[in-house]
Amino acid sequence: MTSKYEPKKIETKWQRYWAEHQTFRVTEDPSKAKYYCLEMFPYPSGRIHMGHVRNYAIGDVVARYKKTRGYNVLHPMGWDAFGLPAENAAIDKGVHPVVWTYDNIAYMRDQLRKMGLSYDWDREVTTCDPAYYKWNQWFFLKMYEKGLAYKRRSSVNWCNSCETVLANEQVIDGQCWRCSSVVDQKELEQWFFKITEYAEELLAGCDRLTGWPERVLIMQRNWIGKSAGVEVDFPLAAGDGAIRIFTTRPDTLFGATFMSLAPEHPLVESLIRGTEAEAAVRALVERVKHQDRVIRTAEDVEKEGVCTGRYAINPLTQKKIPVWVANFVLMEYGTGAIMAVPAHDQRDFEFAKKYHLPMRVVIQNREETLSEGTMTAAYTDEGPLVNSGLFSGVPSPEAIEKIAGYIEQEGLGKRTVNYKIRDWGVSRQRYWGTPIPIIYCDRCGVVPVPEDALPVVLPRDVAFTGKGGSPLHQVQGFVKAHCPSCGGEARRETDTMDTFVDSSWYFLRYGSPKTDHLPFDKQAVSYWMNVDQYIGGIEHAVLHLLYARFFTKVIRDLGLIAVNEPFANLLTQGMVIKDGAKMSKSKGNVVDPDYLIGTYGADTARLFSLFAAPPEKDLDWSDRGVEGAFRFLSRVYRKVADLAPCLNPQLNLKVRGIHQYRNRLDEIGAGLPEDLKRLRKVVHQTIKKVSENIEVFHFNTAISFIMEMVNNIYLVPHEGRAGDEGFLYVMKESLDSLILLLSPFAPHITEEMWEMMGYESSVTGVPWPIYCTEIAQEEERLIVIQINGKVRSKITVPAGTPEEEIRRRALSDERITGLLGGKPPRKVFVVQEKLVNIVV
RNA sequence: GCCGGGAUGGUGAAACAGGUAGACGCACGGGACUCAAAAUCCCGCGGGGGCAACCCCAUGGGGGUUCGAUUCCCCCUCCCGGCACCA
Repeated sequence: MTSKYEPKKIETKWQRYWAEHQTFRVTEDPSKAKYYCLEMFPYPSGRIHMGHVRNYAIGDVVARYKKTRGYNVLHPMGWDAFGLPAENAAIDKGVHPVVWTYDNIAYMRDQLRKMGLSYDWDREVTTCDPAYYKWNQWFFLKMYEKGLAYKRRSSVNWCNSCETVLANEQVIDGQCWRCSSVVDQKELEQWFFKITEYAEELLAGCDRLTGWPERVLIMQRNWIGKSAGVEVDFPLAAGDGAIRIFTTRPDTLFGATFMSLAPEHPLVESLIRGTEAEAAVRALVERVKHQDRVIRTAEDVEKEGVCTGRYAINPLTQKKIPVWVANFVLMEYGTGAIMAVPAHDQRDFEFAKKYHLPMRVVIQNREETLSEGTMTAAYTDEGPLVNSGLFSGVPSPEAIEKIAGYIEQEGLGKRTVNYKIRDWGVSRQRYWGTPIPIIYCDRCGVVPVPEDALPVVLPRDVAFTGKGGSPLHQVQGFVKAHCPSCGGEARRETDTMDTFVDSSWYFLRYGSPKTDHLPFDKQAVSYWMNVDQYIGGIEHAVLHLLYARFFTKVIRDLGLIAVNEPFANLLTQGMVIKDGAKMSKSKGNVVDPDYLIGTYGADTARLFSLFAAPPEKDLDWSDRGVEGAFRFLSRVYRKVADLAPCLNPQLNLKVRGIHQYRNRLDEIGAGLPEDLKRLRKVVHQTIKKVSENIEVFHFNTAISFIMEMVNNIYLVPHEGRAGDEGFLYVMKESLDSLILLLSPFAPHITEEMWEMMGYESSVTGVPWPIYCTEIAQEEERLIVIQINGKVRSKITVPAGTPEEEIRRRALSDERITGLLGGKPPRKVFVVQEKLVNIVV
């Protein structure tokens, strides 16, 4: 017997076949409906992990399935190739980032090939290639022209030992993730992208992204953090000027009994200069400024403040109120100054209690009367206004509107909207990233590199010491430049871009990866966009997915594309878990894809990761389960290997497809013996169920239905039936269908079996099987009979039996009449073709 | 603290426009094949009671709506994510 399933042999054979026949190559074809299936491209860290296997297995099922449904499918892959680990490898091991990265890519590309993924490798994109990052620079210049890229001083996390900036996520408990020294805050000139300009559109767009998981949209909405309120000026009691505050609660304005400024607020200095409070305020400001962000915003930080000794006038009460500086007020949000309403804001309440500041109730609790002396917490609910002049008695929700109107009418302030989202800081003091295309000239100032001088290429000859900041700084040949404007000596910007820039538009580049006069070809990309299905990890819910949306809108406004959103449908897959924890090297619970594929084959690896859990849920890895998947494929293979040799010559069906012999099968269908009729019905039902389940990404149940069908095929005896036409046709139809249904999940073994069935072309070109409604239809229905909601009997009736008849048969059922014992039913519920419930 | 998501057999999970709870797989048990083992094929498999036909209990816990609730509503417990002084 040669019916042993040998995945290694089969898989190499078909991977070679696909490569030689360019099976997955696609071109734009306006006569066909397109489908763009995209998985998040990986960072080339060295080897793929199980998360990748799962992600790409999911994407491949979608891509292959859509192809069998006649779509022109774009399914590309590439490399998110810039980033810190390459630079660390250079420092630690002395390997150049270019070498390290491209070696990793070569290895990982090979791993992906061995998974049998249906990528069009001709469209491969690598972000560290100058031909790619040239366009990062081009977009930067376009955004600079439009004022969307700008430079300002800002505070960053700085490690004195590594002499470099750290991202927020690289600061662990206030310490550098690499050398564990304490991280400082440092003011640096930084480049920013003005994502805030698109805040409103990004927010509004969330409502139209109906193909995205709700929780991702919620996270994005929260991140953007829109709130509507008013800005109000509180004039200083002495001297000129005013303090502008932002509040969402104008209804509590009458209760503002003091004010708090952020330590960084520009007015602080002038308010305290030469006063008694000067030293105390300055001490607080200095202390807070040197706390890093992580510590400062930690939950257990106590509220503290110092009084400036100065006063402002509450514009509604005309009362003098003291001005404080407080550590919990953030300069980045609103105006950096707040009015403090201790009676109705918990933070202000705590602050007022601590420093014995006055309180004033302006919203009354309908249930129990509030009074300043007895309150133990701020009252933040609704209620009628009190102590609020003209507005006393107005319910607070209404007062928000009324007082806001009054403020505007009296010229005391205006309605505004605030967002939590901040502009995107893109400067990185790193080598392995896209150089920012800017030149600094002593005479002309900041000068953009002219478009025709792009790309600004990253110099290769660089020393990686891990010391002295960005290695680019030391490269004279790079730093020294001529001013594009005056031709004089100038310096080149040595910061590089955040690598999230790279991934913000790569999906557009796939549409025409070799275009060199523009980032992409407009026509090709307008054919492919949007991405119909995007698949990746939830960890990018706000970062990458928000940046990509922002870039898409910017690129649209540059006139290069027409779409508003990059990804029509989003699937966020769950993590891969083993022994109750996420797979990680430190936990020692990783499963190596190389080992898995080497031992069981790619088809088994794919099948298991799709079968063990629905895609969006976490997947619990099980070695036993993997064996089960392998066993199933072997079982399928054995049956085909067993039957194919007798089917082909007997039926003379060499290259004729499923649709042709079905006609013959339909002719003899009525005369088939019971077991074959039954199998045929199961096959058609399975086609229906598998199709429906793939459409909604229920791959685990789709696979379970295929398994059930295989069990049914096994149950049909075949001894002595080799000459029976009906048997041969039914088996042929069953096996052909089985192979086609299984092909998106396990592409190699199905190619092999398709060939064994006598077909000469690849299974990838064969249309998805179609089921026949009449055959799939059950002609008998099982009716459950309940008494008082408990199952007491079951009967079968022909399909289409009228309700009355079902009721009659249920009530006259032997078991039921016995149990009823002559008692008349009080009520009888009949659910058509399903259930009868008798209430007594 | 706020916002999400979740809890179903020994185990991964099915089933939710309310209608037989546990499909399919894993583990386990039994049988067939074999000198034997592995592999394979077939059967069984939530818990409790009963010789049996059958009966009772069971979808994190407690209430409710309903002829009927894993599914809908209210309260509670635990777990996992995200945000976190945003005025």
